[in-house]
Amino acid sequence: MVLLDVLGQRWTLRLLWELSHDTATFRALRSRCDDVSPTVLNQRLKELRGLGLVDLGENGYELTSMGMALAGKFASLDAWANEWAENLEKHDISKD
Amino acid sequence: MVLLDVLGQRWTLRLLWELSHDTATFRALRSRCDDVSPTVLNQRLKELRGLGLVDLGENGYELTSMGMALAGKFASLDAWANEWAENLEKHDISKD
DNA sequence: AAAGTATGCTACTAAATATGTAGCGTCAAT
DNA sequence: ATTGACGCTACATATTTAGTAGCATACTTT
Repeated sequence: MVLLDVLGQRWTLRLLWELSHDTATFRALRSRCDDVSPTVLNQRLKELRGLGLVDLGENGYELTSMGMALAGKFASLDAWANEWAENLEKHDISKD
Repeated sequence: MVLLDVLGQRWTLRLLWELSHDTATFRALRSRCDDVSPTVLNQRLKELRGLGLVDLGENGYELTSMGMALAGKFASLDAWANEWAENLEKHDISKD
């Protein structure tokens, strides 16, 4: 599945996540993402633009309609993740 | 969002994807994932087990109920991804 | 009992990728 | 003309992954 390979890269998922909340300039996006290095940020943005998921508009980077559709899929994931996180704490996982 | 950081690592998403289709032994899982190096495979499996998403049972590695719930979220993503992929071809993206 | 086979997994080096910092070229406002 | 913000590149360093070999355990076959 192609999409998984694309999303399964550092920052890609996070970028979509951030952009789904609000458009942002290159620099703003950086600081929102723990000051990810501009090298990688630009790499990912290129890919995402190439895939028609992200676009660079007047107000900075933004999701395309397709990008929004995809990000929407993760919105439901958000709710689920919160419950999941709670369960994790309760069961007190000791890992690694 | 914690989950995104976990999933946004190489192979993690792919592993969940593969395991959602069928349980697999360590070695089988490797060959299903383009012969990912055992080093990383084990790393990811440790994490996923620590997070209560994956478990090592009699028949090899398998998703827990929570893991399945999560993977289910991506099932709908699959259908979406296929349409998306078609659109990509139609619009003939030239990227990078 | 010995030998074969499959399991999960570790060790170790080379290659790929990300980080971190500096700064360029462009534009708009002061 | 200087200042500030923009998108983005360069490049050395650090981190992560790939790739291969092999160990320890178990179970089967001979």
